[in-house]
Amino acid sequence: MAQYPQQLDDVFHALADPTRREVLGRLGAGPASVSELAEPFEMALPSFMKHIRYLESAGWISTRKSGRVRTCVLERKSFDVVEAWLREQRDIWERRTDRLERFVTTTHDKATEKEARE
Amino acid sequence: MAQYPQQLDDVFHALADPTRREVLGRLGAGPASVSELAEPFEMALPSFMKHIRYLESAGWISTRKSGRVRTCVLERKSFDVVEAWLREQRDIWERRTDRLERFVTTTHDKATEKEARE
DNA sequence: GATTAAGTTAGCCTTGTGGCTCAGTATCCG
DNA sequence: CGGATACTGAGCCACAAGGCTAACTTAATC
Repeated sequence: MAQYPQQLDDVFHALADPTRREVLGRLGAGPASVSELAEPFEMALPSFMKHIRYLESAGWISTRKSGRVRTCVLERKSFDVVEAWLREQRDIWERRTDRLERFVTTTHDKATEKEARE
Repeated sequence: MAQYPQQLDDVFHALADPTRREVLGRLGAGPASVSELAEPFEMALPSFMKHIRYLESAGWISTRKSGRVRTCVLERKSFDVVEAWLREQRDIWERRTDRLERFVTTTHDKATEKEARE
């Protein structure tokens, strides 16, 4: 565990903002230019661009400029990173549940553990 | 979409820090006291406690103090929140792939807006 | 070739985050 | 009772995040 370095920090931090999550939602439906993406938000463009750059540097999207238009595309990779982490956590959890099942008959006076079974 | 308010912000932001992710990993294996959790980290206790409180206020863990020991327990709820969001995004993505399949022959100059009506 | 459109750069400002120390408080142990 | 243990609270600090405006750079369009 914790073998992903900075990457996970960035991937998750990118999700910790409603603007960025909404952008990802829209990009899920297909590529779009920066101003198309920015349109639903009140925000000034430079502010919005920071979100776009953040998403790109976290690996959630890739962008390409042709002419004066920058087009953004969703990258599925990051979804996989998140899912991998989630599965990893769930595995730890399950493994523990198994252990507890085999543990039922044991006396265990220091408490804590028993209460967690609920 | 975007019907979860602040909650998602907090849930994801809580994950955007290696210390907190590692704490969650350890709690996956069962409840633990604050100092047990803090032990692997170099950090001073008050600093560490901020992470604990953050995790708690984001709903990732719950804590209970008995005597002078505060015991922390993982809450599965937040996993579900994350998974729900992930599935939602994946759905958008899939729906789009379907649409694209039915779309191959169409010309598509003014883009995005029209496509959203579909 | 002048205007408009789409970004981009630079710089500022406020708040939040993640760390610290130092000084409590409240058990628990002997 | 007295000391150790396990937090807790207050306050400080540096830096990152997320917003702004104003000015600039490139296309595209007329």
